[in-house]
Amino acid sequence: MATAETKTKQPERVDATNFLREGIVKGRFLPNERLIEIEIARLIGTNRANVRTALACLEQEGLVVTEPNRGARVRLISDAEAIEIVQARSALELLVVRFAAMRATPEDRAELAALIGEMKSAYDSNDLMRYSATNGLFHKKLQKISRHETARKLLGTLRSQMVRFQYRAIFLPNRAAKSLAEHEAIMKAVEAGDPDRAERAMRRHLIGVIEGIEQVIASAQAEV
Amino acid sequence: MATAETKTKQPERVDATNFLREGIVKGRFLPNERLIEIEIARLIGTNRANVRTALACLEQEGLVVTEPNRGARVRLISDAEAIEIVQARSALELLVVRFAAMRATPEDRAELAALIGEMKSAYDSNDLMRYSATNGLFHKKLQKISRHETARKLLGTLRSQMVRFQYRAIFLPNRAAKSLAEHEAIMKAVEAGDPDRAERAMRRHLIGVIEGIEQVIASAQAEV
DNA sequence: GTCGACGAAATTGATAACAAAATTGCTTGC
DNA sequence: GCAAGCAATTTTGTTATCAATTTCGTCGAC
Repeated sequence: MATAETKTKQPERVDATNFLREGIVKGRFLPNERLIEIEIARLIGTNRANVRTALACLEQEGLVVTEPNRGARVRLISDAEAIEIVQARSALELLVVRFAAMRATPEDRAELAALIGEMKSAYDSNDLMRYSATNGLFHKKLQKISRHETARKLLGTLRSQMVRFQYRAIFLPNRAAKSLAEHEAIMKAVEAGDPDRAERAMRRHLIGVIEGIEQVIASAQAEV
Repeated sequence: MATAETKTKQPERVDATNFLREGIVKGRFLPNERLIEIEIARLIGTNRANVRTALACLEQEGLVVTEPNRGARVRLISDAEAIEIVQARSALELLVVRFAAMRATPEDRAELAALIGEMKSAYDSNDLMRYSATNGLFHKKLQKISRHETARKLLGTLRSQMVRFQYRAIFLPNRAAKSLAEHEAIMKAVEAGDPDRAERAMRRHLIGVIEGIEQVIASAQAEV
């Protein structure tokens, strides 16, 4: 009951926000695409007012930009900004992993280990998309284990801005193998309940992540 | 021109959000106070729709809570949550101070030194409210110097949630003196352009801040 | 006197209509 | 053929209205 909250039908406003956020994150709405209120309202089956507030919320989240009298567009995250986001994410992930190490229960540890197992299996069968997805779940799981709501919320909004870069790093040569080892080290440290070691392991992992993103950006620029 | 943006009259929606945010932060609206849409609309001189979207934005910022069919209230930040917020803030401040040390220009350094001077003068004349205000400016200045927009934005929303605790720690015995020394150390490290040293200095400072907040919370609980 | 049911008032949620601004396309003049 | 200006369309911004829900007060039963 602590977190459940007997499901009183959510207002459509919330639905509209989630619909749009998901649409942007999943790529249904492309960067710079105009988001016309009435179109989206019809798409969701709600009214303009709700779409309007949803767009205002998403603007604050950094997913859309609006100009007065000119409506909203999907915001394009620049390369420089992507780096900033990873840096901010890193700062918070370090915090989170410390708490995860301190607060993990036996069940938490088991679930974390299971996720590592799944990552390994995805890696072994060379299914890098599945690896990337499970990777995301691993980090999410860490956030949950940390029981640090504030950090979790901030990381959530940061992550949704990163989709454009998220999964591509994993295709870099050798990255997946390194990533797997890094995650294992994090898992071991959390299992040992050692915050300092967990932070060190996470720090090593994040260095790898940043390098990966930088390479993705560099190669994308080379393409053009 | 990079950041200026020829001031096209802001939509009332934005005004409403700022008005409410400021009202909550400055204490015009108290924790748990109901925020009735039409009242606020009349107060600002706008319509309900704008207030509605403003409230939705502020909910995402964590400043208000809304229940379906029951409107919005000013959110009361619990003690436990206050600690979380300081922790998250800390993680980001450490990031920021590193970048500040790396990116500070001579002018930046001068402005930082001037702020330290003002803090010292406020301390000497025992004007702790002014000290606290300048303290806030110092941290804001660091964020600006860091030129790390992402971290800056996140810190902005975290700070607005902390007002209830912000200034009270400074009245603890000895805290002001320690705080001043800590800030000077940070300033010196930034002036030296040494990110590691700056981070260490900031870390020491933040430990002091967290202890201060914890004491404020403890003594507030003792009061009741 | 207390508790619950009922009803009125207040407030939120949803929809429609209107006004203002921007965009588009067309016409006209050169 | 091209550009400037004008008109039509599209889209946003604002306001009004109505329905649904909650809240509050009153009345009555026990």
